[in-house]
Amino acid sequence: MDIEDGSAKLIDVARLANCSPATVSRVLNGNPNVNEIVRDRVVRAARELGYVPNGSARALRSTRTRLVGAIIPTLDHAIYATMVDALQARLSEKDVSLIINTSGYDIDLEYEQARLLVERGVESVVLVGSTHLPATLAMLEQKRIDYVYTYTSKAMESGAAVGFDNEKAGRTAARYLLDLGHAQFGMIAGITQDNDRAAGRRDGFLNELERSGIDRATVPVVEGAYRLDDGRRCMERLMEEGTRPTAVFCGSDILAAGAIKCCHAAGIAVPRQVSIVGFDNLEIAELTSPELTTLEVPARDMGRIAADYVLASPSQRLHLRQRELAIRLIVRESTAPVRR
Amino acid sequence: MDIEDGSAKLIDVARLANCSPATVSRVLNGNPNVNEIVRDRVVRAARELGYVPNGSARALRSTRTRLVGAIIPTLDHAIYATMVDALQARLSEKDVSLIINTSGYDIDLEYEQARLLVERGVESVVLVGSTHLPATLAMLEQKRIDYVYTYTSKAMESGAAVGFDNEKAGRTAARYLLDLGHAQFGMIAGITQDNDRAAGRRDGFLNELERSGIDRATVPVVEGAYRLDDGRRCMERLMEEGTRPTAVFCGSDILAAGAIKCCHAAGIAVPRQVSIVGFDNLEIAELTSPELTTLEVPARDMGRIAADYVLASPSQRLHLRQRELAIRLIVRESTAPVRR
DNA sequence: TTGTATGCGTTATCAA
DNA sequence: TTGATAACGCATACAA
Repeated sequence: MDIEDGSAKLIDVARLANCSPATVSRVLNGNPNVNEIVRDRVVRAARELGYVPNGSARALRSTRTRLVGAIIPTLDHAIYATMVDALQARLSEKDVSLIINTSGYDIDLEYEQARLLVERGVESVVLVGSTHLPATLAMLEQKRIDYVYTYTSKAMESGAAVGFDNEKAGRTAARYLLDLGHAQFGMIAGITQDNDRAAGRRDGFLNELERSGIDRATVPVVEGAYRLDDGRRCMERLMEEGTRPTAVFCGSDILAAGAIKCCHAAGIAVPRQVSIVGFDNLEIAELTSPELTTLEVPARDMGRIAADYVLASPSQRLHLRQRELAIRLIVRESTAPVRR
Repeated sequence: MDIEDGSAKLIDVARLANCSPATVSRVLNGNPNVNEIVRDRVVRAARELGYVPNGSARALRSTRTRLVGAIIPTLDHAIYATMVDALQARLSEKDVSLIINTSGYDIDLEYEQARLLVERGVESVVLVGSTHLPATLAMLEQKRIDYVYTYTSKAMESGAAVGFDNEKAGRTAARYLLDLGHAQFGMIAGITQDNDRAAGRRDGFLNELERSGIDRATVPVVEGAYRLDDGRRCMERLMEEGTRPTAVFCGSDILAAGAIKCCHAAGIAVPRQVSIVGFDNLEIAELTSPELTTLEVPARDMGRIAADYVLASPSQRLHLRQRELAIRLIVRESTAPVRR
């Protein structure tokens, strides 16, 4: 293997293989109409030169970048990191690269990140949730860039969605706690501002309670960022209520873990005095004491299926535009029937 | 704003602004030698057309892609996801995009991912650890692509490193436990095959014990993947030893959390019967009962500093080639002096 | 089955 | 300060 000063180009491979650039290009792109012997010479020459195609030139000429973008709130939360892990793994099986950007739950920043992705020529964009600036979607549509919502199952006019129904998930939590006999509820939600998923779970929870005759105005809802100490603080506030809730639904396992810590510190028994339901089914759900009852979010599945969507041909995509995944209730130790 | 069928190109902006493409290019690239009035016309025209530059063409012509690659073992472990989060945040401040690939701790797969990154034209690559195929590094060097090791402070002949000394970290854990009076040790290490960091921590731990007169052959070391259940299983094996260890160092907080779960199940009191030290200081270290004594890995700092390195000019980089960050011991509740 | 010629959209070089 | 022109590396249409 020669040590090249710069880098071998396609034409250098052609020269060494004693054929034309077009033939090299054909071999590189798997075009079957190439003589076996010539193909072999080309492959050998490319290897000898350590030839690596120039993706920019390729993209410019073919208008196919084999680049996909993803904009997620943060990688610092396992629920997103795991989705991205699965997404990337699937894409790279097909030699598609993933550019990943974080928005910090800020839809204005998300717009800026989207612009950068458009400039990079991504062929599709994976987004989280369905709350986005109209300008963001308009830009993607103008550039004919497909996008997929994740963590939600609401597909809009354009775009696709692979995820779950947050409202339904909230209702599931409420129904489970109602069935345990609880009558005093509280909720620790994520920040619902510009966050349709957090808002959906809250609304579903309150809707289901209301269907059972509980006035939603009597259910205290506090919001916190997805951090342990916010969960703790929120639980403290809930426990200051005149009539303490006996059942608390948390919008995330992190918040729930914080809530449990609060109870430990305050000497409140879980689940004897208060039942706590989390959301996500992160690894930490097995680490709290008591272990956490929670709703399982299929993060890995979403990543894989979103990848399959963007890898699909435009005609196949029509059938894949909306995919609702099931949310499972995982019952562990943090919930119990209400005490009489 | 017009609704474009395809997408406006630089020449369209030039036409609308009534100037040459060259001038538009100058404005877009912040070249100061442009008349104020013309500049304004160009900016206005670009906005009106919803113009977004074609990154591929730009890259092809200028040989600057503003793309950085990262290859990490997995995003499914907070210690890496957090580093990448910080890395990406810093890069995007400078309009540099990050392509992220996972290798699953497989250095052959890492090579394939590196090849893909080279093809995409990344200007730098962020790697984890210092164990890589020679072919991987050779390829990067041949293509004049800078690379940075993270999670290690060992810089090689070429390349840079921002991280910490794993061997020293292992010794720190040993020293702490020795000072608590322990004499029977065990270790639950990560898989050390092709993993210099896991091996380094193990070696440091054993080295320090040996310096205190403990024969390393008498210290049981079991290896597990970074998963809760592996931690549990490894701890079970350690507890089957003839003379049970009174102090166990785990190569990761995940393993340590699993070990604590094992102790709960087996009725072994932590830290009264066995002290456990973790590694990473993940959020979960505060969720175990007892809370975990551990060594803090500066994941966020590594990401930020690695970003600063790849963003630096070649001349600046010389001063930044090696950066060792401190590892702090965080004492919580899972360790105690040995019982007499 | 192979080769020749052209152009993708941009920036760099040069001249004006 | 501005414009004309060429070239980046490759894939494709077309010719042979």
